[in-house]
Amino acid sequence: MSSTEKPVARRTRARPARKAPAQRPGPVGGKRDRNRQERTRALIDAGLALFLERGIDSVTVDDIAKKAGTAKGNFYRYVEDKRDLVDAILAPVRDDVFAAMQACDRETDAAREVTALNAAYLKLAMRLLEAYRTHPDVVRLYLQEARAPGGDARAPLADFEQKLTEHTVALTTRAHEHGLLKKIPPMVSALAVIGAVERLLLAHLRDQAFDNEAEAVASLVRMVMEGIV
Amino acid sequence: MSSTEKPVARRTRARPARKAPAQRPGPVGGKRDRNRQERTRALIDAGLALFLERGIDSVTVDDIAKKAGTAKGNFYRYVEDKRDLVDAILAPVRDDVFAAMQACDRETDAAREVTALNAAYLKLAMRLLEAYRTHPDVVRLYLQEARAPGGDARAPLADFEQKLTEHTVALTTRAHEHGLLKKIPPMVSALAVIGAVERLLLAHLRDQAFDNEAEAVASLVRMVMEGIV
DNA sequence: CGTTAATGTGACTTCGAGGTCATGCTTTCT
DNA sequence: AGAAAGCATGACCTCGAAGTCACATTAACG
Repeated sequence: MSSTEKPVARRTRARPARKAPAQRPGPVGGKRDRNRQERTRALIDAGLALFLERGIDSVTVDDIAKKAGTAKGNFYRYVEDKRDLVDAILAPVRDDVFAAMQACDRETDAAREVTALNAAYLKLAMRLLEAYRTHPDVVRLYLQEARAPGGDARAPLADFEQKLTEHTVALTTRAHEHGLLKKIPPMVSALAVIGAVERLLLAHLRDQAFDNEAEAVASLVRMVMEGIV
Repeated sequence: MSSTEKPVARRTRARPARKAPAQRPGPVGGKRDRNRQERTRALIDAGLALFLERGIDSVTVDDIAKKAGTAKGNFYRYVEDKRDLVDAILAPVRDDVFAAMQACDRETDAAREVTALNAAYLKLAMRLLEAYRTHPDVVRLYLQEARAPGGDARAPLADFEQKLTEHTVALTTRAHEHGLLKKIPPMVSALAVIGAVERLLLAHLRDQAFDNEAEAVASLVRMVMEGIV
C-alpha cells in the first residue's frame, strides 16, 4: 500500500530477477500491467479447465503453460507452483464466502428478534448463491477435489472445506440456541445440509442432472424446511 | 471352476514366470496358499492405510511394498498396478452393496403391499449398515477419493459412485411411483439423502465428530422421514 | 534513440516413480 | 533327496515432470 520506494530499485546487475518483482514497473494502466493481468488470467483459466477435466495431480505445469499459450519458465514468474495456482483460483470464491459469513455473524449478533435473524440467514443464502453463480467452475473444483488428502496442491481446498464447515456448524448452533430449529444436534443438521447441497450442486455441474432447475431448488428448500427447521 | 489341467503344466524352462499363474500350485491349504493369502492381505492393508493417510496419487508402489514388508518386484506378482490394488480393496464392499441392492430390487418387485415395500427398504438399509460396519476404512477411502477425476487408479471408485447413484435414483423413483414419498423429484431427494449420509459418515470416520452416535443416527432418520417421506 | 530492467523462451538438469530382470530362495512333487 | 517351478529381492533401466538458467525480446523512461 505505502510506496516506500521508486517503482523499481535500480541496481546494476544485482538480482538475476528470478521472480516477478513485488512492485510492478511504472505505468498502472500501461502495457506491462495489462500483459501481466492477461497472463495471470490465462494461467488461472487454463489451470482451472485442466484441473476440472483431468484432476489436479494429473495435470503438469507444462500442460498448463501450453494451454495458457506461454512457456513453462514463465509459469514460475507468476506463481510459486501448482498449489499457489490452486490458491489463486480459489481466492475470489473464498473471499466472497468468508465476507458473507462474517457479515451474517455481525447481523445475527445485532439481531433482537427472530425476523431479523431470518433476514440475516436469507441474506447469507443469497450471497452464497451469488458466489456460486459467479464462479461455478471454482465451486466444482472444490466439490471434486477438496475431500482427497495428500499432494499439497490440494491443501487450499481442504483448508477452505474445514473453515467452511466450522463456520456453518457455528452458525447452525446459534440458530439452534435461538430456538429456530428442531431438536437435532447442530453438528448433524449442519453436515446433513452441507452434504445434500454439495451433492446436488455436483450433479448439476457435472451432469446437468436436473431438467427443471427451479423445481430442484424449490424441492431442496422444502426438504430442508420440513426436515430440520 | 472346472479343473481342466494338472496343478501346473510342466514345461522345461518355458515362461519366465513373470506373473503369478492363474492356477496356484497343488495344496489348497498348503504353505504356498497361505503365504499367498498373507501377502495379498498385507498389500491390501498397507495400501488402504497409506491411501487414507496420504491420498491415492501421493502413495508410491515402493511405499506400499515397504509397508507390506516385501520388495517392490513382488508387488507386481500380486496386482497389475495401483489401480488394480484399489479395485481389490474396494471389491468386498462393492459386492456386498450390489448384492443388497439387487435383493432389494427383487423384493420390491414381488411386493404387493406397502408394508412389504417398507420391509424391503429397511432390510436394504440394514445390509448397507452392515457393510459399513465391516469395512469402515474402505468406505472412508471411497468418500475421500471417489469424486476427484484423473489418475486412473481412482477409476474403480468413480465407477462405483456412478453405479451406486444410478441404482439409488432408480430405487427412489420406484418408491415415488408407489406413492411413498412427497412430491419431490426422485433425482433430487435421492441425491440429497446420499449427500447428507455421505457427509455425515465422512465426518464420523475422519474426525469422530459425534459425541453421541446413536443420537446422530436417530436425528438423521428423523430428518429424512420428515424431509422427504 | 539508447539504456535498463522486466518479461518470455525452451533446452537442460535433476530427481523420483513405475516397471523389469537376473539371481538366489522356498515349496512342492516324485 | 533332487528336480522343477513358483516366489522374493533389490539393483537397474526408462521416462516424464519439476524446476532452473542463459539468452532473446519487449516495455519504460530519460
